[in-house]
Amino acid sequence: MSALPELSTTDHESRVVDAHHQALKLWLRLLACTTRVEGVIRQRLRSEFETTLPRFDLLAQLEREPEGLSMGELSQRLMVTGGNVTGITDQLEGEGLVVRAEHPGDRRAYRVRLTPAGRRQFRRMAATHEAWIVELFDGWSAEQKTQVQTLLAVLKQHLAAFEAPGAPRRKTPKENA
Amino acid sequence: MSALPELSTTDHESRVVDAHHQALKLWLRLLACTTRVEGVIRQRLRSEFETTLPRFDLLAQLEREPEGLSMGELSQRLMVTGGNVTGITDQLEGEGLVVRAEHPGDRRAYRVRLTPAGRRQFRRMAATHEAWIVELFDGWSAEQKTQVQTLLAVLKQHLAAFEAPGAPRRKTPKENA
DNA sequence: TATTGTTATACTCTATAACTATA
DNA sequence: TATAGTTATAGAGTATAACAATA
Repeated sequence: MSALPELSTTDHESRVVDAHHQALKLWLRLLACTTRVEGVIRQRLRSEFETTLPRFDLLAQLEREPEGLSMGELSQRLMVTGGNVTGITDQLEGEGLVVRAEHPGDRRAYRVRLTPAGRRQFRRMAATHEAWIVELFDGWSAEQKTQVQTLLAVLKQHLAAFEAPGAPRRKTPKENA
Repeated sequence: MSALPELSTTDHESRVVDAHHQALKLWLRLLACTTRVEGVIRQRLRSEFETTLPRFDLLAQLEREPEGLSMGELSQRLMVTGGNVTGITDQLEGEGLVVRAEHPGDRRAYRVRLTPAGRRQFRRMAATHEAWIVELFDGWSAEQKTQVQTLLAVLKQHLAAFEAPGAPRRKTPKENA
């Protein structure tokens, strides 16, 4: 807080402790806000659309790719392992929202795509979802949102150095040796 | 972005759409940062201390209350339902980190407290945990942290109006009627 | 009758590893 | 031998509801 030069070891230490507490309190507040927003979204997705966040996220990925995505690509983008993608895709396919189309040139793989019904359904959900987000972040002015967006970009950059925890990176042959 | 007055309905609408996208993008970035941090913490708690976030959080609540807390109070503070608190407390008690002491004046309830071993163990974990947080948020300067802290306070206030999703609030008798 | 805490059950989300069918 | 995807299994983490003991 102060710009005074260090006067003693004790001052230095107390400043370090303060800096630690600053980071910790910041994290706790950040976590509280995020989980609150996430909880509201989960709850509403369930009660209004009988769906879940991972299912919504999978549809969102497909909506941006008219050509479809392979299971592996979905796994990477959703940051979850392959088995999970299989399960979610099974559900969505059972409801007629997505299809596993054949992959040109690789008969092991699919191109998972939205069906027309899936696209309609997703667009309806996405519009509502966006309105919820607007409502939840209405506590900030446009300027404040821009400010946070910029600050988060900096943090995201910093965090990229840390191993992604849920990352589904498969072991390379060399690592297996 | 511009301060010009509205010129047409189309301009107004495009501005609304932009505002929506601004909120959505902000949320996605916020979520990405938070889940990344949380993932790193979970992973490290497991590999370094063989524990989990809910267990850590329960100990953290007790550390601040030398008198101990009842199961119901823990349930409220951790924002989870009673059954979960029972399970976590069972584990921690089995490891000798907490005890269920009797509650003066209410033989249905307990006062869950840290044991001396639990306190030692928690303090060791908490110090390391704090260092991790400092490391993860090192992408921001002290000034930026302060800025975010202030902004989050505003948001938290706004979010308080929304029903807490995981809240364990029991139904009142009237609601059961 | 209401409340504290426990038990039993179930569901979502996730990871790991063995498996199959192609490549 | 390597890769795409599936299956089976396990384990967090959570909620709900029926229950026992006490208030």
